[in-house]
Amino acid sequence: MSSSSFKHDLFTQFARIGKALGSANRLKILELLAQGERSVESLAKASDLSVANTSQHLQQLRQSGLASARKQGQSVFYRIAGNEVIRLLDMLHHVAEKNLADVERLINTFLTVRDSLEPIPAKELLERVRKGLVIVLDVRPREEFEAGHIPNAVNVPLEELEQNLNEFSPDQEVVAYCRGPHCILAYEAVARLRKKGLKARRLADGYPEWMSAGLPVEETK
Amino acid sequence: MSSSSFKHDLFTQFARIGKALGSANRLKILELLAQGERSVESLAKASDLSVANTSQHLQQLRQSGLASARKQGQSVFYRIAGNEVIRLLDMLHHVAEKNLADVERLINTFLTVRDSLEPIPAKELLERVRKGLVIVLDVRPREEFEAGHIPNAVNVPLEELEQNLNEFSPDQEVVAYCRGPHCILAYEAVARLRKKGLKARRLADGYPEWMSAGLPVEETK
DNA sequence: CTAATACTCAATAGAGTTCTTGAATATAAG
DNA sequence: CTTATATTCAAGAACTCTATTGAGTATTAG
Repeated sequence: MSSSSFKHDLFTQFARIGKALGSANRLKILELLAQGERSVESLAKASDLSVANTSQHLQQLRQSGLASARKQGQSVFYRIAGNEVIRLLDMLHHVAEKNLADVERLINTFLTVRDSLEPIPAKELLERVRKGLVIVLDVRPREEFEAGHIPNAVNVPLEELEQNLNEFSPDQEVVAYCRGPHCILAYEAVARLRKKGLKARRLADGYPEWMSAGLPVEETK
Repeated sequence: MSSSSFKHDLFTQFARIGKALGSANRLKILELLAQGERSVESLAKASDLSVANTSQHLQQLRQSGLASARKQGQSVFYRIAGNEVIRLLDMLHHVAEKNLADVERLINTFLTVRDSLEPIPAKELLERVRKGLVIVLDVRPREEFEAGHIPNAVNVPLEELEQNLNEFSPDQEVVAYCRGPHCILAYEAVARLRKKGLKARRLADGYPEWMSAGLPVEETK
Protein backbone atom coordinates (compact mmCIF):
# COMPACT_ATOMS: atom_id res chain seq x y z
CA MET A 1 0.00 0.00 0.00
CA SER A 2 1.57 3.30 -1.06
CA SER A 3 -0.53 5.08 1.54
CA SER A 4 1.63 3.76 4.35
CA SER A 5 4.64 5.69 3.09
CA PHE A 6 2.50 8.82 2.73
CA LYS A 7 1.27 8.39 6.26
CA HIS A 8 4.74 7.80 7.56
CA ASP A 9 6.00 10.95 5.85
CA LEU A 10 3.08 12.91 7.22
CA PHE A 11 3.67 11.71 10.77
CA THR A 12 7.35 12.48 10.40
CA GLN A 13 6.40 16.06 9.60
CA PHE A 14 4.00 16.26 12.54
CA ALA A 15 6.76 14.88 14.73
CA ARG A 16 9.00 17.78 13.71
CA ILE A 17 6.57 20.08 15.48
CA GLY A 18 6.29 17.70 18.42
CA LYS A 19 10.05 17.62 18.75
CA ALA A 20 10.18 21.39 18.73
CA LEU A 21 7.73 21.38 21.64
CA GLY A 22 9.78 18.79 23.48
CA SER A 23 12.28 21.02 25.24
CA ALA A 24 11.61 23.16 28.30
CA ASN A 25 13.95 25.87 27.06
CA ARG A 26 12.25 26.06 23.71
CA LEU A 27 8.85 26.30 25.37
CA LYS A 28 10.21 29.08 27.55
CA ILE A 29 11.30 30.94 24.42
CA LEU A 30 7.95 30.31 22.73
CA GLU A 31 6.17 31.69 25.77
CA LEU A 32 8.25 34.86 25.50
CA LEU A 33 7.55 35.10 21.79
CA ALA A 34 3.85 34.74 22.52
CA GLN A 35 4.15 38.01 24.43
CA GLY A 36 5.48 39.80 21.38
CA GLU A 37 8.28 40.04 18.85
CA ARG A 38 11.79 39.99 20.31
CA SER A 39 15.42 39.97 19.24
CA VAL A 40 17.71 36.99 19.76
CA GLU A 41 19.78 38.73 22.39
CA SER A 42 16.79 39.88 24.36
CA LEU A 43 15.37 36.35 24.29
CA ALA A 44 18.70 34.93 25.39
CA LYS A 45 18.82 37.27 28.35
CA ALA A 46 15.19 36.69 29.33
CA SER A 47 15.49 32.92 29.13
CA ASP A 48 18.92 32.77 30.72
CA LEU A 49 20.59 30.92 27.85
CA SER A 50 23.69 31.71 25.83
CA VAL A 51 23.10 33.68 22.65
CA ALA A 52 24.37 30.89 20.40
CA ASN A 53 22.16 28.34 22.09
CA THR A 54 19.14 30.63 21.86
CA SER A 55 19.85 31.20 18.18
CA GLN A 56 19.91 27.47 17.57
CA HIS A 57 16.62 26.93 19.37
CA LEU A 58 15.07 29.75 17.39
CA GLN A 59 16.19 28.20 14.15
CA GLN A 60 14.54 24.96 15.15
CA LEU A 61 11.36 26.79 16.00
CA ARG A 62 11.45 28.44 12.60
CA GLN A 63 12.09 25.20 10.76
CA SER A 64 9.20 23.54 12.51
CA GLY A 65 6.86 26.34 11.53
CA LEU A 66 6.26 27.63 15.05
CA ALA A 67 8.13 30.92 14.74
CA SER A 68 9.19 33.25 11.98
CA ALA A 69 11.89 35.88 11.75
CA ARG A 70 12.49 39.33 10.35
CA LYS A 71 15.85 41.02 10.01
CA GLN A 72 16.10 44.70 10.81
CA GLY A 73 19.50 46.33 10.85
CA GLN A 74 21.86 44.07 12.71
CA SER A 75 19.13 42.49 14.79
CA VAL A 76 16.87 39.56 13.95
CA PHE A 77 13.41 39.72 15.45
CA TYR A 78 11.55 36.48 15.98
CA ARG A 79 7.83 36.14 16.48
CA ILE A 80 5.19 33.41 16.85
CA ALA A 81 4.22 32.12 13.40
CA GLY A 82 0.50 32.65 13.89
CA ASN A 83 -2.51 32.41 16.12
CA GLU A 84 -2.84 28.70 15.57
CA VAL A 85 0.50 28.27 17.35
CA ILE A 86 -0.82 30.07 20.40
CA ARG A 87 -3.86 27.80 20.35
CA LEU A 88 -1.57 24.78 20.06
CA LEU A 89 0.37 25.94 23.12
CA ASP A 90 -2.87 26.52 24.98
CA MET A 91 -4.00 22.97 24.20
CA LEU A 92 -0.63 21.72 25.41
CA HIS A 93 -1.13 23.56 28.71
CA HIS A 94 -4.68 22.27 28.89
CA VAL A 95 -3.69 18.63 28.44
CA ALA A 96 -0.87 19.08 30.93
CA GLU A 97 -3.16 20.59 33.58
CA LYS A 98 -5.77 17.95 33.03
CA ASN A 99 -3.66 14.81 32.69
CA LEU A 100 -0.41 15.42 34.55
CA ALA A 101 -0.88 15.33 38.28
CA ASP A 102 2.49 17.04 38.73
CA VAL A 103 1.30 20.13 36.91
CA GLU A 104 -1.78 20.63 39.04
CA ARG A 105 0.34 20.21 42.14
CA LEU A 106 2.91 22.70 40.86
CA ILE A 107 0.32 25.35 40.14
CA ASN A 108 -1.37 24.88 43.48
CA THR A 109 1.79 25.08 45.54
CA PHE A 110 2.90 28.13 43.63
CA LEU A 111 -0.31 30.02 44.18
CA THR A 112 0.07 29.27 47.92
CA VAL A 113 -3.28 30.32 49.40
CA ARG A 114 -5.48 27.46 48.36
CA ASP A 115 -8.96 28.73 49.23
CA SER A 116 -8.79 32.08 47.50
CA LEU A 117 -7.30 30.45 44.44
CA GLU A 118 -10.50 29.66 42.62
CA PRO A 119 -10.66 31.49 39.32
CA ILE A 120 -13.57 33.84 38.91
CA PRO A 121 -16.16 32.94 36.23
CA ALA A 122 -16.81 35.41 33.41
CA LYS A 123 -20.40 36.24 34.42
CA GLU A 124 -19.44 36.98 38.00
CA LEU A 125 -16.64 39.23 36.83
CA LEU A 126 -18.98 41.18 34.59
CA GLU A 127 -21.30 41.98 37.50
CA ARG A 128 -18.47 43.00 39.77
CA VAL A 129 -16.97 45.24 37.10
CA ARG A 130 -20.34 46.96 36.72
CA LYS A 131 -20.46 47.56 40.45
CA GLY A 132 -16.87 48.81 40.41
CA LEU A 133 -15.79 46.15 42.88
CA VAL A 134 -12.78 44.93 40.96
CA ILE A 135 -9.97 46.12 38.79
CA VAL A 136 -9.59 44.01 35.69
CA LEU A 137 -5.99 43.52 34.67
CA ASP A 138 -5.08 42.55 31.11
CA VAL A 139 -1.51 41.26 31.03
CA ARG A 140 -1.28 40.64 27.28
CA PRO A 141 1.01 42.65 25.01
CA ARG A 142 -0.18 46.13 24.11
CA GLU A 143 -1.19 45.34 20.50
CA GLU A 144 -3.47 42.53 21.54
CA PHE A 145 -5.05 44.68 24.22
CA GLU A 146 -5.71 47.44 21.71
CA ALA A 147 -7.27 45.00 19.27
CA GLY A 148 -9.94 44.22 21.86
CA HIS A 149 -10.32 43.72 25.60
CA ILE A 150 -12.76 43.39 28.48
CA PRO A 151 -14.50 46.74 29.18
CA ASN A 152 -12.63 48.99 31.62
CA ALA A 153 -9.69 46.61 31.81
CA VAL A 154 -6.27 48.08 32.55
CA ASN A 155 -3.42 46.91 30.34
CA VAL A 156 -0.16 46.19 32.11
CA PRO A 157 1.97 43.72 30.14
CA LEU A 158 3.60 41.28 32.51
CA GLU A 159 7.06 42.73 31.98
CA GLU A 160 5.91 46.07 33.29
CA LEU A 161 3.93 44.74 36.22
CA GLU A 162 6.80 44.99 38.68
CA GLN A 163 7.18 48.73 38.11
CA ASN A 164 3.47 49.38 38.41
CA LEU A 165 2.70 47.37 41.51
CA ASN A 166 2.22 50.49 43.60
CA GLU A 167 -0.62 51.70 41.44
CA PHE A 168 -2.91 49.09 42.93
CA SER A 169 -4.58 49.73 46.26
CA PRO A 170 -4.43 46.86 48.76
CA ASP A 171 -8.19 47.02 49.34
CA GLN A 172 -9.19 46.61 45.75
CA GLU A 173 -9.55 43.15 44.34
CA VAL A 174 -7.66 42.57 41.09
CA VAL A 175 -8.68 40.00 38.48
CA ALA A 176 -6.03 39.13 35.92
CA TYR A 177 -6.57 37.52 32.52
CA CYS A 178 -4.66 36.96 29.30
CA ARG A 179 -5.08 34.77 26.27
CA GLY A 180 -6.38 31.31 26.95
CA PRO A 181 -7.62 29.76 30.15
CA HIS A 182 -4.19 28.18 30.58
CA CYS A 183 -2.10 31.21 29.83
CA ILE A 184 0.78 31.34 32.26
CA LEU A 185 0.92 35.12 32.23
CA ALA A 186 -2.22 35.35 34.32
CA TYR A 187 -0.96 32.80 36.84
CA GLU A 188 2.22 34.72 37.21
CA ALA A 189 0.55 38.09 37.53
CA VAL A 190 -1.67 36.73 40.31
CA ALA A 191 1.32 35.25 42.09
CA ARG A 192 3.25 38.51 41.97
CA LEU A 193 0.31 40.60 43.12
CA ARG A 194 -0.36 38.27 46.02
CA LYS A 195 3.24 38.41 47.06
CA LYS A 196 2.73 42.15 47.51
CA GLY A 197 -0.29 41.49 49.72
CA LEU A 198 -2.89 42.35 47.13
CA LYS A 199 -6.15 40.52 46.67
CA ALA A 200 -5.67 38.93 43.26
CA ARG A 201 -7.52 36.25 41.34
CA ARG A 202 -7.56 34.84 37.87
CA LEU A 203 -10.39 35.00 35.34
CA ALA A 204 -11.50 31.42 34.69
CA ASP A 205 -11.15 31.87 30.94
CA GLY A 206 -9.06 34.02 28.66
CA TYR A 207 -9.99 36.75 26.21
CA PRO A 208 -10.84 34.48 23.26
CA GLU A 209 -13.36 32.61 25.40
CA TRP A 210 -14.82 35.87 26.73
CA MET A 211 -15.28 37.10 23.19
CA SER A 212 -16.78 33.95 21.78
CA ALA A 213 -19.22 33.84 24.70
CA GLY A 214 -20.64 37.05 23.27
CA LEU A 215 -19.73 39.15 26.30
CA PRO A 216 -19.15 42.90 25.86
CA VAL A 217 -15.86 44.04 24.42
CA GLU A 218 -14.03 47.33 24.16
CA GLU A 219 -11.53 48.51 21.53
CA THR A 220 -8.82 51.14 21.71
CA LYS A 221 -8.89 53.25 18.57
CA MET B 1 12.92 35.10 42.10
CA SER B 2 11.35 31.80 43.17
CA SER B 3 8.94 32.04 40.27
CA SER B 4 11.65 31.19 37.79
CA SER B 5 12.07 27.74 39.26
CA PHE B 6 8.32 27.24 39.22
CA LYS B 7 8.20 28.25 35.62
CA HIS B 8 11.08 26.02 34.72
CA ASP B 9 9.40 23.05 36.40
CA LEU B 10 6.17 23.84 34.62
CA PHE B 11 7.83 24.03 31.22
CA THR B 12 9.66 20.81 31.95
CA GLN B 13 6.29 19.17 32.48
CA PHE B 14 4.88 20.66 29.29
CA ALA B 15 7.97 19.43 27.47
CA ARG B 16 7.19 15.88 28.58
CA ILE B 17 4.07 16.05 26.46
CA GLY B 18 5.97 17.71 23.62
CA LYS B 19 8.55 14.95 23.70
CA ALA B 20 5.82 12.34 23.56
CA LEU B 21 4.53 14.02 20.39
CA GLY B 22 8.01 14.14 18.92
CA SER B 23 8.20 10.72 17.33
CA ALA B 24 6.51 9.63 14.11
CA ASN B 25 5.90 6.15 15.46
CA ARG B 26 4.28 7.46 18.61
CA LEU B 27 2.02 9.73 16.58
CA LYS B 28 1.09 6.75 14.42
CA ILE B 29 0.10 4.86 17.57
CA LEU B 30 -1.85 7.84 18.91
CA GLU B 31 -3.72 8.10 15.64
CA LEU B 32 -4.72 4.44 15.96
CA LEU B 33 -5.76 5.00 19.57
CA ALA B 34 -7.87 7.93 18.45
CA GLN B 35 -9.87 5.42 16.44
CA GLY B 36 -10.65 3.39 19.52
CA GLU B 37 -9.27 1.29 22.33
CA ARG B 38 -6.73 -1.35 21.28
CA SER B 39 -4.43 -3.98 22.75
CA VAL B 40 -0.65 -3.72 22.62
CA GLU B 41 -0.27 -6.55 20.15
CA SER B 42 -2.91 -5.20 17.81
CA LEU B 43 -1.25 -1.79 17.89
CA ALA B 44 2.13 -3.36 17.22
CA LYS B 45 0.80 -5.16 14.18
CA ALA B 46 -1.06 -2.13 12.84
CA SER B 47 1.91 0.18 13.24
CA ASP B 48 4.48 -2.35 12.04
CA LEU B 49 6.64 -2.19 15.15
CA SER B 50 7.88 -4.90 17.48
CA VAL B 51 5.68 -5.63 20.47
CA ALA B 52 8.36 -4.60 22.97
CA ASN B 53 8.96 -1.35 21.16
CA THR B 54 5.24 -0.62 20.98
CA SER B 55 4.90 -1.35 24.67
CA GLN B 56 7.66 1.14 25.45
CA HIS B 57 6.04 3.84 23.33
CA LEU B 58 2.73 3.20 25.01
CA GLN B 59 4.28 3.58 28.42
CA GLN B 60 5.68 6.91 27.39
CA LEU B 61 2.30 8.00 26.12
CA ARG B 62 0.78 7.00 29.42
CA GLN B 63 3.42 8.78 31.47
CA SER B 64 2.92 11.96 29.50
CA GLY B 65 -0.82 11.86 30.11
CA LEU B 66 -1.79 11.27 26.48
CA ALA B 67 -3.03 7.71 26.84
CA SER B 68 -4.36 5.49 29.58
CA ALA B 69 -4.56 1.75 29.98
CA ARG B 70 -6.86 -0.94 31.28
CA LYS B 71 -5.92 -4.54 31.90
CA GLN B 72 -8.39 -7.23 30.95
CA GLY B 73 -7.37 -10.84 31.19
CA GLN B 74 -3.92 -11.18 29.71
CA SER B 75 -4.32 -8.18 27.45
CA VAL B 76 -3.74 -4.51 28.18
CA PHE B 77 -6.00 -2.13 26.30
CA TYR B 78 -4.76 1.39 25.73
CA ARG B 79 -6.91 4.36 24.83
CA ILE B 80 -6.60 8.11 24.30
CA ALA B 81 -6.65 9.86 27.68
CA GLY B 82 -9.45 12.25 26.76
CA ASN B 83 -11.03 14.52 24.23
CA GLU B 84 -8.56 17.26 24.92
CA VAL B 85 -5.83 15.00 23.54
CA ILE B 86 -7.72 14.63 20.27
CA ARG B 87 -8.04 18.40 20.11
CA LEU B 88 -4.32 18.74 20.79
CA LEU B 89 -3.56 16.38 17.91
CA ASP B 90 -5.93 18.30 15.70
CA MET B 91 -4.13 21.55 16.50
CA LEU B 92 -0.84 19.83 15.73
CA HIS B 93 -2.18 18.82 12.31
CA HIS B 94 -3.55 22.30 11.82
CA VAL B 95 -0.25 24.02 12.54
CA ALA B 96 1.56 21.51 10.34
CA GLU B 97 -0.78 22.07 7.41
CA LYS B 98 -0.62 25.80 7.79
CA ASN B 99 3.07 26.35 8.50
CA LEU B 100 4.97 23.45 6.99
CA ALA B 101 5.15 23.66 3.21
CA ASP B 102 6.17 19.99 3.09
CA VAL B 103 2.88 18.89 4.60
CA GLU B 104 0.71 20.72 2.11
CA ARG B 105 2.77 19.27 -0.70
CA LEU B 106 2.48 15.77 0.73
CA ILE B 107 -1.28 15.95 1.03
CA ASN B 108 -1.67 17.33 -2.45
CA THR B 109 0.50 14.76 -4.15
CA PHE B 110 -1.25 11.98 -2.29
CA LEU B 111 -4.70 13.06 -3.29
CA THR B 112 -3.45 13.10 -6.92
CA VAL B 113 -6.30 14.76 -8.82
CA ARG B 114 -5.75 18.36 -7.91
CA ASP B 115 -8.90 20.03 -9.26
CA SER B 116 -11.45 17.74 -7.64
CA LEU B 117 -9.59 17.95 -4.37
CA GLU B 118 -11.33 20.93 -2.88
CA PRO B 119 -13.16 20.00 0.29
CA ILE B 120 -16.89 20.57 0.20
CA PRO B 121 -18.28 23.22 2.59
CA ALA B 122 -20.86 22.18 5.16
CA LYS B 123 -23.78 24.17 3.67
CA GLU B 124 -23.23 22.78 0.22
CA LEU B 125 -23.16 19.27 1.58
CA LEU B 126 -26.43 19.79 3.42
CA GLU B 127 -28.22 20.78 0.21
CA ARG B 128 -26.80 17.89 -1.73
CA VAL B 129 -27.78 15.43 0.96
CA ARG B 130 -31.34 16.75 0.83
CA LYS B 131 -31.42 16.22 -2.91
CA GLY B 132 -29.95 12.75 -2.51
CA LEU B 133 -26.96 13.63 -4.67
CA VAL B 134 -24.28 12.36 -2.32
CA ILE B 135 -23.57 9.61 0.12
CA VAL B 136 -22.12 10.94 3.35
CA LEU B 137 -19.48 8.68 4.82
CA ASP B 138 -18.57 8.87 8.51
CA VAL B 139 -15.25 7.11 9.08
CA ARG B 140 -15.10 7.55 12.85
CA PRO B 141 -15.30 4.65 15.28
CA ARG B 142 -18.76 3.21 15.85
CA GLU B 143 -19.28 4.68 19.35
CA GLU B 144 -18.61 8.21 18.19
CA PHE B 145 -20.93 7.77 15.24
CA GLU B 146 -23.69 6.53 17.50
CA ALA B 147 -23.26 9.47 19.86
CA GLY B 148 -24.16 11.81 17.00
CA HIS B 149 -23.58 12.23 13.26
CA ILE B 150 -24.63 14.06 10.13
CA PRO B 151 -28.17 13.05 9.07
CA ASN B 152 -28.28 10.01 6.76
CA ALA B 153 -24.55 9.47 7.04
CA VAL B 154 -23.26 5.92 6.67
CA ASN B 155 -20.76 4.75 9.27
CA VAL B 156 -17.86 2.73 7.93
CA PRO B 157 -14.84 2.94 10.27
CA LEU B 158 -11.69 3.26 8.24
CA GLU B 159 -10.50 -0.23 9.10
CA GLU B 160 -13.59 -1.72 7.51
CA LEU B 161 -13.57 0.47 4.42
CA GLU B 162 -11.55 -1.95 2.31
CA GLN B 163 -14.12 -4.71 2.75
CA ASN B 164 -17.03 -2.46 1.95
CA LEU B 165 -15.70 -0.70 -1.10
CA ASN B 166 -18.05 -2.57 -3.41
CA GLU B 167 -21.11 -1.17 -1.66
CA PHE B 168 -20.55 2.21 -3.27
CA SER B 169 -21.72 2.79 -6.81
CA PRO B 170 -19.21 4.48 -9.12
CA ASP B 171 -21.77 7.12 -10.18
CA GLN B 172 -22.56 8.33 -6.70
CA GLU B 173 -20.41 11.02 -5.18
CA VAL B 174 -19.12 10.20 -1.69
CA VAL B 175 -18.22 12.83 0.89
CA ALA B 176 -16.12 11.62 3.81
CA TYR B 177 -15.70 13.26 7.19
CA CYS B 178 -14.39 12.43 10.62
CA ARG B 179 -13.42 14.38 13.70
CA GLY B 180 -11.63 17.63 13.10
CA PRO B 181 -10.93 19.42 9.83
CA HIS B 182 -7.44 17.93 9.92
CA CYS B 183 -8.38 14.38 10.74
CA ILE B 184 -6.28 12.05 8.66
CA LEU B 185 -8.96 9.39 8.51
CA ALA B 186 -10.99 11.43 6.04
CA TYR B 187 -7.97 12.09 3.82
CA GLU B 188 -7.22 8.43 3.73
CA ALA B 189 -10.78 7.38 3.05
CA VAL B 190 -10.94 9.78 0.10
CA ALA B 191 -7.64 8.48 -1.24
CA ARG B 192 -8.78 4.86 -1.04
CA LEU B 193 -12.13 5.55 -2.63
CA ARG B 194 -10.51 7.45 -5.48
CA LYS B 195 -8.10 4.64 -6.09
CA LYS B 196 -11.14 2.48 -6.77
CA GLY B 197 -12.37 5.02 -9.28
CA LEU B 198 -15.07 6.52 -7.09
CA LYS B 199 -15.95 10.18 -6.94
CA ALA B 200 -14.85 11.09 -3.42
CA ARG B 201 -14.34 14.38 -1.60
CA ARG B 202 -13.75 15.52 1.90
CA LEU B 203 -16.05 17.62 4.07
CA ALA B 204 -14.23 20.89 4.77
CA ASP B 205 -14.77 20.54 8.52
CA GLY B 206 -15.24 17.68 10.91
CA TYR B 207 -18.16 16.65 13.08
CA PRO B 208 -17.41 18.98 16.03
CA GLU B 209 -17.47 21.97 13.66
CA TRP B 210 -20.67 20.77 11.99
CA MET B 211 -22.31 20.48 15.39
CA SER B 212 -21.17 23.79 16.78
CA ALA B 213 -22.37 25.49 13.57
CA GLY B 214 -25.85 24.44 14.68
CA LEU B 215 -26.43 22.17 11.66
CA PRO B 216 -28.83 19.23 11.99
CA VAL B 217 -27.65 16.12 13.75
CA GLU B 218 -28.88 12.58 14.08
CA GLU B 219 -28.41 10.08 16.91
CA THR B 220 -28.49 6.32 16.93
CA LYS B 221 -30.50 5.13 19.91
C1' DC C 1 38.73 51.75 7.25
C1' DT C 2 38.25 49.96 11.95
C1' DA C 3 35.77 48.56 15.75
C1' DA C 4 31.68 47.13 17.90
C1' DT C 5 27.44 44.69 17.81
C1' DA C 6 24.19 41.02 16.68
C1' DC C 7 23.74 36.91 15.01
C1' DT C 8 24.93 32.38 12.81
C1' DC C 9 27.93 28.41 11.88
C1' DA C 10 30.79 24.29 12.91
C1' DA C 11 32.77 21.08 15.87
C1' DT C 12 32.24 18.49 19.88
C1' DA C 13 31.43 16.25 24.59
C1' DG C 14 27.85 14.56 27.20
C1' DA C 15 23.11 13.30 27.73
C1' DG C 16 19.15 11.26 26.15
C1' DT C 17 16.29 8.46 22.78
C1' DT C 18 15.15 4.54 19.83
C1' DC C 19 14.99 -0.01 18.63
C1' DT C 20 16.57 -4.67 19.28
C1' DT C 21 17.26 -8.81 21.83
C1' DG C 22 16.37 -12.08 25.24
C1' DA C 23 14.61 -12.86 29.77
C1' DA C 24 10.90 -12.20 33.26
C1' DT C 25 6.12 -11.88 34.74
C1' DA C 26 1.18 -12.49 34.70
C1' DT C 27 -2.94 -14.60 33.11
C1' DA C 28 -5.57 -18.10 30.90
C1' DA C 29 -6.21 -22.67 28.66
C1' DG C 30 -5.50 -27.56 28.49
C1' DC D 1 0.88 -28.41 36.87
C1' DT D 2 2.33 -27.31 32.27
C1' DT D 3 2.09 -24.65 28.34
C1' DA D 4 0.78 -20.79 25.48
C1' DT D 5 -0.17 -15.98 25.13
C1' DA D 6 0.27 -11.05 26.13
C1' DT D 7 2.90 -7.80 28.05
C1' DT D 8 6.74 -5.71 30.46
C1' DC D 9 11.57 -5.32 31.89
C1' DA D 10 16.63 -4.76 31.29
C1' DA D 11 20.80 -4.11 28.78
C1' DG D 12 23.12 -2.37 25.02
C1' DA D 13 24.39 -0.52 20.16
C1' DA D 14 23.36 3.20 17.11
C1' DC D 15 21.74 7.36 16.74
C1' DT D 16 20.06 12.10 17.84
C1' DC D 17 19.80 16.24 20.69
C1' DT D 18 21.64 19.93 23.80
C1' DA D 19 24.69 23.24 25.29
C1' DT D 20 29.33 25.00 24.86
C1' DT D 21 33.14 26.95 22.59
C1' DG D 22 35.40 29.64 19.34
C1' DA D 23 35.33 31.29 14.76
C1' DG D 24 32.83 33.57 10.88
C1' DT D 25 29.56 36.92 8.69
C1' DA D 26 26.77 41.00 8.22
C1' DT D 27 25.52 45.54 9.61
C1' DT D 28 26.12 49.88 11.75
C1' DA D 29 28.83 53.59 14.25
C1' DG D 30 32.80 56.29 14.71
